[in-house]
Amino acid sequence: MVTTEEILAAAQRHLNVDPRASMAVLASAAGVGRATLHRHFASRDDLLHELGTRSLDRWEASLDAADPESIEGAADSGDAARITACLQDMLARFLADSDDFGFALTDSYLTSADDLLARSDALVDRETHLYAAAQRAGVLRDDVPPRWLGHAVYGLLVAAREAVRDGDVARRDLDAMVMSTFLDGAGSR
Amino acid sequence: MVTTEEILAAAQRHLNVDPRASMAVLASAAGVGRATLHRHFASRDDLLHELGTRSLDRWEASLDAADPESIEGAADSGDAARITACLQDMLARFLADSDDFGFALTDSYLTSADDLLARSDALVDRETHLYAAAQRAGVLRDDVPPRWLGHAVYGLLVAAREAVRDGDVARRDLDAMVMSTFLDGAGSR
DNA sequence: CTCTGGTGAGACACTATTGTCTCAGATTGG
DNA sequence: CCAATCTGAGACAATAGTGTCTCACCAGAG
Repeated sequence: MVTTEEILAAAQRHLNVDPRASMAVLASAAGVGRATLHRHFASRDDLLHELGTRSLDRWEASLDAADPESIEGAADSGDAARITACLQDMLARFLADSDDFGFALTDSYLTSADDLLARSDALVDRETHLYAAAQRAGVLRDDVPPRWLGHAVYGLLVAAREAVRDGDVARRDLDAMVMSTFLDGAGSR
Repeated sequence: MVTTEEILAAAQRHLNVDPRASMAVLASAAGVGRATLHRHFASRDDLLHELGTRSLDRWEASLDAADPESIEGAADSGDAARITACLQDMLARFLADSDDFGFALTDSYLTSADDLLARSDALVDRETHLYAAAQRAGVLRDDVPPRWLGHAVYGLLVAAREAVRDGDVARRDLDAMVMSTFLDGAGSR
């Protein structure tokens, strides 16, 4: 008996390779008949909605782990090292998340469901507050809007995903490389 | 009479909003009947292939404009300022390109045609050589593979596109912001 | 005016996908 | 063994998109 979780895992894995996979493909990827897949998820939207929810869960958990309150606190106390470590940790989590839900980065099914979109917007806001706090603490440059920093992180996640997929960067080097590119840029110093 | 160029321009504009627009939608976007669109482009693949070719043309032209020979020369002479200016110019061109062909950044129709893919690979190689030269000249950090720098630039282009679309960054500020984020990163110094 | 070329509208066949349904077979627990 | 349950296969209708074709129509050239 194949559980719903196993089906979700298989779908997740397969959508990372082919984001437009049909229900028939996802069913056989899960080693299950198409009818059975429909017994677990009435429609393709249902399946995608569940995966979208879980990817947002992961994102939210990563933001929680970044412990924004401690960032706010550290922003006042000016504990730059702590905030930097916090950012590093968050980025590493984001990278781990995109290992599993990378297809959600570029595919646009998130924008199809209003509730997911609203939740996503709320998370963007939270993340933006975090960057703004890091700016106030002097850890991130404050001559750019905090939202731009969010976009930059997102772009680097997309870049990281492709770099690993193309075999240009080893997964084990990724965290440090992305973090250092984000903080220090690509220029030599 | 609507010319092929006008149809391509309309399709380009519209695909930037909805990358999966159907032939019927693209036809009416061009103010033309579906049959007429098929008279210009026998199939949807034909249309996308033409747009893909043109986006690669733009990319190639931007690489040409970056004048890699002068970079190679400057790499030997160690003229860092010249190389930096060259990178700045190239990045500005890339950003202008993605104004027009941004949908080609994330949509995966490029990978459907072997010839476009091969050409794209060749351009990636050229660009990588350029980053490698900039590394040798001491302009870009050399503790990361040059291909990672290419991915990072790509990611920043995606980020820039979204940032402008979301209204988080004004288009006129974009070039400087992307360049400075790429070279100096997001950390304060 | 008339002819010609190109055009839009629409019909048509074809394909792919989705979601529903039925049914026969397998599995499992009693 | 038997019954309840779940499953895969496949049929089915519905939808959406593609590519082809016909045909009436219109504007511009002669």
